[in-house]
Amino acid sequence: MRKKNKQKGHIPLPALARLCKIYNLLEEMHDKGETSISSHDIGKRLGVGSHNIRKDIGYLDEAGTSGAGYDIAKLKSSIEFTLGFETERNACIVGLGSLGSVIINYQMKQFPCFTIVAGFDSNINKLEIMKTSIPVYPTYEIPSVIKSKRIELAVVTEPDRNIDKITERLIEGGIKGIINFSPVMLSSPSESVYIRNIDIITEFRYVSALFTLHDR
Amino acid sequence: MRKKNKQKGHIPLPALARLCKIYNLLEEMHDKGETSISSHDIGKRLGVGSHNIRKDIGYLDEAGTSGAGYDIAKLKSSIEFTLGFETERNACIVGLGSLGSVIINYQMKQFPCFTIVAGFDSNINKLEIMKTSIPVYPTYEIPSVIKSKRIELAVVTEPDRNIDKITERLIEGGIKGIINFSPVMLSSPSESVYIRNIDIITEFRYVSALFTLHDR
DNA sequence: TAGATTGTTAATCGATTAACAATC
DNA sequence: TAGATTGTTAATCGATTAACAATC
Repeated sequence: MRKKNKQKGHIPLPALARLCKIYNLLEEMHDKGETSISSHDIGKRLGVGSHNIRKDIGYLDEAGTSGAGYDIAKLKSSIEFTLGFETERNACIVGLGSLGSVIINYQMKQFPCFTIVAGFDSNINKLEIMKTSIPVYPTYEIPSVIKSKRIELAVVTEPDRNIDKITERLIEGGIKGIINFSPVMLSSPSESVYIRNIDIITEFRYVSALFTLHDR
Repeated sequence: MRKKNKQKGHIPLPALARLCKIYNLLEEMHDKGETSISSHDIGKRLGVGSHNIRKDIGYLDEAGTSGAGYDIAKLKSSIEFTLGFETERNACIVGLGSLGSVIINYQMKQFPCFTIVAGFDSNINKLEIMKTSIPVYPTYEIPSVIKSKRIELAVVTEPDRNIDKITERLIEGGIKGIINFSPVMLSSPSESVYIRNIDIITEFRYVSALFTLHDR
């Protein structure tokens, strides 16, 4: 473990995704009062090899101790620092149906990294009736609200046909990321917008395909 | 395009995931009345190269036509056949809170591949009160119900601390796959159980990390 | 036919795995 | 010290990309 001259800045995306999961795990262990963990144990929980874990952690600043595993609190704060988990950013929800409401209520239990500061829905009647803990607006106000509230992330839950119009407005407002729970897949119109499609129907099909191929 | 002697049977998992997305796209196009599409167009929508798409489709049985793109209906049914999308399997929901209810209601709009045939919750009072379109049971009945109804997939939505006990019971019943929406990450205890963790908090952190690394 | 687009082989790229010296 | 476990380099593996002949 000699002093290294790390070419920082680039973390491969698969490694980044695992680091987020490792962080999750560390949080859980920390809450349980554990103080130390080995790369082997982390790997077992994540379903990957211990080499892989050590490699991933290698992208961070010095964190481990040879022969004694990782100090949970130290590793946790190292990930926190490197990945910027302490910065709070603003998010909004588009689509205030049942799924949207579930997510807004989760927020009460404190989301990390993002604060939901606005909601949008194209149904104006619904906006007038509903009681929410955050201000809500009709979808045509998306661009202006995003700009004025400095919203960086949108969580889309509208299983709606006008989703293309909504995306357009989000981009117009200068959104930097979209997490899309609607069944219509979005593709990024430009390099600068990160889009993540989470679609339960595709998940179901994937599982079904796995089972089928396995059975044959 | 000469006759090939394909070593069928093994489709790499990333390719499998993309084939599911391609299928989604084809369904959408089909509904719109389109009849043909090129690998280039599919790639653009999925955000990957056209080579990649052709390679993926190459894992299927003969489907394309040189110089004329793919016949949507034909490609769609080829994927359907190879991945076994026509077989209906049984699924259950564990955790009948707000998210669980949302998923059960989606079911009305017809899930593909899986039919939700049972619900479970550890809160017995809730079971007595709630009105659902499917039969519901207390969680201790998980093993027997899974066996008797031949349930292969469980969708877990319980953000509950007794999730380990629940997993144990699912495995005991012989479940083949678990889609876990709860914030506690599950790891597969054996090769034969597929586990997919979908955790919005991890997603948020991942996005936050992307933004942070990009800004620096 | 000429243009377009596929299917497939080969080359590149990148991540995972293996191995082991460094070190607590 | 001896045992354990890290950090890092090298080897392997596999998927993506490139290229082009086949062909509609």
